[in-house]
Amino acid sequence: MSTRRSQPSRRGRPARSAEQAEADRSRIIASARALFAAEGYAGVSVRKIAAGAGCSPAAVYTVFPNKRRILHSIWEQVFAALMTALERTHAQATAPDRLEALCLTFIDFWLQRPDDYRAIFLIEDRPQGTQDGFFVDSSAALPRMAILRQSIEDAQRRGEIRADDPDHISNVLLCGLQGIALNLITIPEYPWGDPERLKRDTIRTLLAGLR
Amino acid sequence: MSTRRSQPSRRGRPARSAEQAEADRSRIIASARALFAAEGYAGVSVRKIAAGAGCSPAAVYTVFPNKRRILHSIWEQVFAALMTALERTHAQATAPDRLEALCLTFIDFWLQRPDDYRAIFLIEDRPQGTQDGFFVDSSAALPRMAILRQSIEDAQRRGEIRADDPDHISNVLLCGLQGIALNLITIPEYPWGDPERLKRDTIRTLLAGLR
DNA sequence: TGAGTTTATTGAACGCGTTTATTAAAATCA
DNA sequence: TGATTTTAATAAACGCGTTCAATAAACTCA
Repeated sequence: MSTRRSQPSRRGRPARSAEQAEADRSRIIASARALFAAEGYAGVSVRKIAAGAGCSPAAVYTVFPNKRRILHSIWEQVFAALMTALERTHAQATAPDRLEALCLTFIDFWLQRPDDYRAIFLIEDRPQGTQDGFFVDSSAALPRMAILRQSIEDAQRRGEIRADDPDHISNVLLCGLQGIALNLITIPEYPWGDPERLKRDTIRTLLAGLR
Repeated sequence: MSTRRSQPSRRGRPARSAEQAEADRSRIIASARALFAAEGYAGVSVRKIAAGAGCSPAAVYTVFPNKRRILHSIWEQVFAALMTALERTHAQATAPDRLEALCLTFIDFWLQRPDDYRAIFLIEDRPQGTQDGFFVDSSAALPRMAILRQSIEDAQRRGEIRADDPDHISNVLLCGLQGIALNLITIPEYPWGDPERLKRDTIRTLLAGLR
């Protein structure tokens, strides 16, 4: 059941097996997840994660290239939770208000998880190359916003919004939604007024503009 | 010309005069500004700033509570540059397209300064209290978006957008604009399509929705 | 078996932001 | 003057993320 080729016959010490590597990886993630839940993202050091996983700090860096990548693998779960929230709204809301309800769910999801929002979107580190992007290795991320897309196509069939490329409409909408979340979470001192009103009006403005 | 009270007559060593403190402050800011311009925000350490200002790292912390606050005092200049850019657009653009032109200027300003955008908006640190907000001690920040407000009122008089509270309209617009900048700068891997199209369409969607 | 080769593992180090205990300086008072 | 008091100034330390040289381990070949 080894992943190595039939007759390796290579000279030196064999590389870690895929199973071994996977076991190390999941022990580190398990340690990190428990610590993040208990002490928040910023309060957790790689040394603590390593101690929790029963290995040296340097060993962590044989599995992940940096601390942020450990977070990446946990973010996938957050995105999965977002999908679940959107699915529930999609199932509960009725036809003409469904798209607006999905937008509200999207924003509220992040407003209720400002820590996650900051940890996911608010990163000063520049991505050092294409290989370190958000979604390159993340299967549960924004790209698969199937429900949003589906509701957009629904609304288009009903003539509620214009018959443009649904992906593009989705992008325009995501920009507006992200803007609300970003502003309310990162600039709470600014006089945004009632958050509920800002949310509602921005969403309605976006949807009205998409007619 | 001392700032101390008439007959101090206090016992121990006198506190630093206001002039002294101001001189220290501006030497540190000058050092930081030169280093940031040369090596970027992340590449500059407090130790380097202190060396450039001719003082010890600990001395920096007698003037600023942390590294970020040094950045804050430099951000004011960035916001001033944004105001200048908006003013130029306001002067050059003609009436019906003026608001759209201002929105484009706003977004392009940040897209052309992703480092500044990240340094200003993308911060993982939670504000520890109301005293450490973005705008509490910043006089040149978003609140004084007088030009945007003025163009909104203009557009309202022309009947181009609805007669709602201009401040609220401004906030809705800022959310949309921030969303575009955030998405394009921090999630470049996502298939946003042509940035120019996303910019133009999101702005037009927002403005159309505000009619 | 032991020599040779390749990979795994990590102790020790680096520079970082920040804190603090200690020392130096500058004033008054007797 | 020196003792006392108050503040300034910083050397040294802490824990951090990360790197790397050195060592240990695991294999093949003669």
